[in-house]
Amino acid sequence: MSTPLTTMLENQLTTTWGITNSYSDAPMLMSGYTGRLWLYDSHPQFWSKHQVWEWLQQVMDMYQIDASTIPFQHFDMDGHQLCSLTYQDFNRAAGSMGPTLFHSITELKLGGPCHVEIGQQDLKPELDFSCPYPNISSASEENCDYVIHPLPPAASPAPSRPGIKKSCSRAHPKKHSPRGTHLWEFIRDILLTPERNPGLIKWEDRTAGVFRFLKSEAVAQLWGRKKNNSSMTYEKLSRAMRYYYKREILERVDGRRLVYKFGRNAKGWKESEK
DNA sequence: TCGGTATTTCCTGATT
DNA sequence: TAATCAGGAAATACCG
Repeated sequence: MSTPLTTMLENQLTTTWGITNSYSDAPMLMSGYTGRLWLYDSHPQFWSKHQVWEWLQQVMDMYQIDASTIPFQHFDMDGHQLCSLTYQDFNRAAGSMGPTLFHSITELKLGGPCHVEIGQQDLKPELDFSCPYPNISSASEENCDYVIHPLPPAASPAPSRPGIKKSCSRAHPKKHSPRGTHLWEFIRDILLTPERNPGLIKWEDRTAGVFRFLKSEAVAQLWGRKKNNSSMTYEKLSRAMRYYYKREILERVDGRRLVYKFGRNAKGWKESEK
């Protein structure tokens, strides 16, 4: 029997976002959490506001950027408006992250819909970044100083770079992100960034650091997406969370399901630390 | 290459 | 009965 997880997750997300946000593109959104990234099922031109924000979130994830770096309110627009922004507009809206965002959206605009399944083996050659925007008038030659430097492999949040070799016996793609993207930090960042937290986790006691998973499987899938591990489940995630008890990054909260508390070794969650 | 670290995976059993 | 919790054990992947 397969995919109960998928069904569960879709139900969770549908429930949350259906109620709170009423996204008309929810079905497409759903598919992204079940093996590929939903954003790339459609051209950026057709993205909703929420999809624009999801794209921003993914770029931040890729670059390990603090969420506060990009003012989300400057991107309160749909895909059509986003695609009409110039390089200068991106610089004005996102400051130092402007070029990165511009590069990402331009690549997506040029690439169009992308349906790369995780684990897919037929690879396209890496993009030649030496001339990345052949059709974009706003990225004319005089503006090209910002595009000649190749971005790292995961520069644009392209879905699951399929070039990953599978050498491990469990047939999973590369799993570990570079140090600095620890699970507890991922959880903390969701809690601290309401734009990224559509009802997934909520504070139970903000000052004490107590929080509760509202959509446990959805959080696990987001964590799995971050780690390129489509088989992540809440059961596995919670095992990793329990290892934090010994290290005092988390403290036990007895008798309450899905409830955790930040411990003395967890940093950056307190309002006074922000 | 190796050891340490941080998960990830699988498992059994208990609890809600 | 299913979901969750608890924790042991081993595997995996990254980093210095």
